[in-house]
Amino acid sequence: MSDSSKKRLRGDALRKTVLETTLRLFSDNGYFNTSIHDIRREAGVSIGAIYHHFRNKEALAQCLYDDLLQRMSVAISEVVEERTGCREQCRGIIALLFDLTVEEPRMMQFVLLAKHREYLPDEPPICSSQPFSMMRQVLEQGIESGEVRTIEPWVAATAMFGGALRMMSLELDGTLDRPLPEYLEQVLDCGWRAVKV
Amino acid sequence: MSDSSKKRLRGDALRKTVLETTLRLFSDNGYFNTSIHDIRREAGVSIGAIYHHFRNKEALAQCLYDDLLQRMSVAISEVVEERTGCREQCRGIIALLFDLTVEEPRMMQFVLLAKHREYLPDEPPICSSQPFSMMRQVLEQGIESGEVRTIEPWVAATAMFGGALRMMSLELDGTLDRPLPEYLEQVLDCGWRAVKV
DNA sequence: GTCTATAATCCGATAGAC
DNA sequence: GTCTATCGGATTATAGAC
Repeated sequence: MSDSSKKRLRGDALRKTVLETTLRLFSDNGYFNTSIHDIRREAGVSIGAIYHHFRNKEALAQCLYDDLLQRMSVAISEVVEERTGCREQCRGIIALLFDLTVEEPRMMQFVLLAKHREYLPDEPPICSSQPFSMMRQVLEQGIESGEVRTIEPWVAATAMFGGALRMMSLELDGTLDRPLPEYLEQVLDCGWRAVKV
Repeated sequence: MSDSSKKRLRGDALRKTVLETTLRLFSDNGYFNTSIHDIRREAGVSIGAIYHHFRNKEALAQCLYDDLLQRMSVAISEVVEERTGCREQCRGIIALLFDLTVEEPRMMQFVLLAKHREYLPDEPPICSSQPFSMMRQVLEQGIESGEVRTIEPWVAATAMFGGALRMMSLELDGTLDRPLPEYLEQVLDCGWRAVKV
């Protein structure tokens, strides 16, 4: 990222580099352990350039958060729309989450595990964000269609995806000894047994 | 807590008050949004008294964390030891966790949901702490005794408790409309279906 | 053991040149 | 649009009186 060989960045390219560097630093070290000067140094740009593109540090975090949440929303809704049946939709979502956790761990760390409300005071809890809302809807439709037992939607959603989310945390903590996607079938099977009729 | 009517605290009582105030502030506002001056003001003591009892801010957080983790460990091991059978032990653990979430939300917020590694760099991930280790052991014994299917212990533990932990997060975020303990039977039932033979 | 006052440092944000 | 230099303020931690 901070290759000294790169020529000076400008405009949108600079803005993109700043966002990528910020994700890396926020994800690895946390929001409060990352100063604007750290971002400046790692991104190879100036303080002034950062403040030209982002009102302040909080706005930078907000922008990053919105971007990533939007990307996750799109990815999940694609997976849901191209499949039919609650079980297959759940499988697609968990497979996507597991793949993203391996391929873009920092994105998952920042979006799913960070405590945003500590530095984005007006942000609603992550459970009310669109990705989580879609997961819940999948379960609700499963209940309507008779694939899933008639239980509280919140309970159904947490039972189906709670284990998968914990496994993602374990992967990001470096606790698992095998690659996360290898656990997919077992995790999905457990979740489905929990909610199926 | 910061009753102006209270007489001046000294020694262990002061130390205890500082820890209680710190838990409240760290839990409500986060470690980095809480200054030593905030603690001083809210606890009704002086900066000097705080630094007399704790080497620095990080040591204060470490002390609080160790205390609470120890309390949780004791509570969980008591529940496990006074019950027999994997299912009953799991029920006891989840019931305890749900009760604690309602009665001591700040403790649960700080112990289970905070990102300690951002300010306690040498702390291992929460999943390797004693409470989580005991939960895993309960599932492993269930596999040995034939009550639980033969699956990866990590998968079994996350399947059994992952939903409960997500429900606790929802409660702490104020998302649930009914008291958390009312969901106990449904959550336990889902977890058990996920792992039983 | 507790207090007040202050030192030393760091950070977010701004000003103004180019 | 990007840069450098710097300001004002907040924070952690210490010094030294009581």
